[in-house]
Amino acid sequence: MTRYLVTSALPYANGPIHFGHVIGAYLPADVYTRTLRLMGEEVLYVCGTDEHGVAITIGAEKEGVPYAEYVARWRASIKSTFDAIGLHFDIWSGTSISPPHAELSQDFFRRLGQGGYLQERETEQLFCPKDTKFLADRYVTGTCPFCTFSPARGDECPRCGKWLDPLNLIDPSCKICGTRPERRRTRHWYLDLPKLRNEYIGKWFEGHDWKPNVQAFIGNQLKEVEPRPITRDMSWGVPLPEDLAHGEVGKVLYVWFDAPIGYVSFTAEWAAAQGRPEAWKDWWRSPDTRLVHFIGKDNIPFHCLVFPSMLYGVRQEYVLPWAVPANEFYNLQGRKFSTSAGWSIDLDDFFARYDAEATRFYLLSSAPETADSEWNWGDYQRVVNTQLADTIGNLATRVLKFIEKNFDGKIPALEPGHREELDRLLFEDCGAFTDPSESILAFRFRRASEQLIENARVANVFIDRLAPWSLRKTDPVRCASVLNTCCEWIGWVARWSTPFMPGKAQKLWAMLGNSGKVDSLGWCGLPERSTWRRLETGQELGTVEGLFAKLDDAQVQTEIATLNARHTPPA
RNA sequence: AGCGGUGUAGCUCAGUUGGUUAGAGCAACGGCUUCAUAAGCCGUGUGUCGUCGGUUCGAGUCCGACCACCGCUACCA
Repeated sequence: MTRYLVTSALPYANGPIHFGHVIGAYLPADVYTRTLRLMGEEVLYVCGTDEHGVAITIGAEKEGVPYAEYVARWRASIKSTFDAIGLHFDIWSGTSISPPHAELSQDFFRRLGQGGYLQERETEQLFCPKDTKFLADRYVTGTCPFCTFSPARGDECPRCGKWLDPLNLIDPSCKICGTRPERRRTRHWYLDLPKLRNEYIGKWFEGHDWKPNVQAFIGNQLKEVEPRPITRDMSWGVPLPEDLAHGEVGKVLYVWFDAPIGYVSFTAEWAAAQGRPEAWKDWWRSPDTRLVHFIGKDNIPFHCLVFPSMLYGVRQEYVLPWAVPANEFYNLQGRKFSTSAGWSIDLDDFFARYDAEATRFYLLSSAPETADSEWNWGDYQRVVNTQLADTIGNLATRVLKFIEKNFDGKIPALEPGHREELDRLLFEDCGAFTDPSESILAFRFRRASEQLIENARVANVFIDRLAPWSLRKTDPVRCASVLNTCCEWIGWVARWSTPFMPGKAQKLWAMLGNSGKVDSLGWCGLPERSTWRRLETGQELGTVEGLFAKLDDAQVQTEIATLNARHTPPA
């Protein structure tokens, strides 16, 4: 049986996440997995923080806290934001705490070596004697040897644009402490990507149908791929296996090497927690698994080239990605999100004041699926007010309040003689309705959110055609039949809403007087005329109230003003 | 500089493998309606599909050049 193993890019435990991350890699995966579960598919959704790497050590040292404590704080903070958004993972962990992670990463390294996919090379690198660490390109500044511009970055000169090797910088200095670094020899291990490409990965990639952005990106890289160093001189990370280190000490696996293995480790951690420690292999080493990586476009090379190469190279029959729905970037009102420049929205503050589920819907409806897109406060207001509050929320209140006033708050009866005619009207004359799950499974979340609204709109057209407020006086029996039909449709809207807005779906479901969980009913698909009516006539309605709060202009203006006031563009 | 992306109605965007009069939502305007969070329904768009050229019976949709904006460029994770 097909299984869906779904991952979202592991967020780096070095700062808060923003809406770009949310709609890029997490929310679509949440909607996707919810939909699959509703359809009865076997699904595992895996995530957690990526906690190694030099940026984290620098961040922690700046604050003077131990690395483990620093990443634990961000792990919790990011999870709490995810909770506020309503993201549901089967396992949430972190690469520095997941019990199987270090050993599994080392095992990957060892097996890649055994397969002949690693190369050892000795190189010279800049070393800061004061910080006692090798310096990454970005942590060295100096004078550009080509145009004498200073300060030039270690990787590129901002003035002449030439690529630089930090070893060639004139008067290099350590960006952390200002000390002049010295050259030291060091030995590193490289992943032989050209060999992996030639053996298998090149063909595998070309035989697969990818999103255009993935295709374009990797198509080129495949031709020019070079061996990639996968070890680093530092202390924070998964240590190099001792038996392979030839006495080299102070080396760890490169964060980009161990991070994607986190997907596997976390799955193993989940399996152990289920009391079936070997069960992770059913997911990772079964040909029935569909592995889906939700990522932003910046992650494409690693998920479509490097990690698949690793999975293949250990020769343990790991599955390779089945789909990589990589999103483009999400901006904020025309500019890139930038926490340091103050161009951002604090999500803890945001979710304390705004409806998380309405926000989920807006994010999905503006997702950067085919091109960069953006969070726009005015659009957010319009979507919440016109699509959610007016079209869906008001549909419920207009029908249910009418029933409260005129039918004693109980779902009115359907006169059997009306059934065929009303069904025909609703299904044929009130506009098209479609199954949003088809778009969701095709990773088209913008379209799916439109479909949900279109489906709700059908009932609004139906009500206008049948005008129950007139029938109430002229033909109360028919009026009851019409309202009964409306309630049924609202029930369907609730069920269609479930993956997008699980809480609202439940609330709407309960408003109809239903007990039980709407998401326990499975995916409803499209209604069929003979079987679509499900409600109990005479059932007492629940509490009827507005589903969505509207945003007013002043509020939106304030948000935009606050954003602009906080913005401090770098000098 | 290289690579990638984008450029379609006022705004945000869809436009599958090239094919009848280029679409949606929002906004705007007109009409209908009053059950509802002044909500709902119906109707209304003469858009150089960035520019120029090419392929084709036929191109927004393929090819080339150019222009504009954006992003990335690998030990930044």
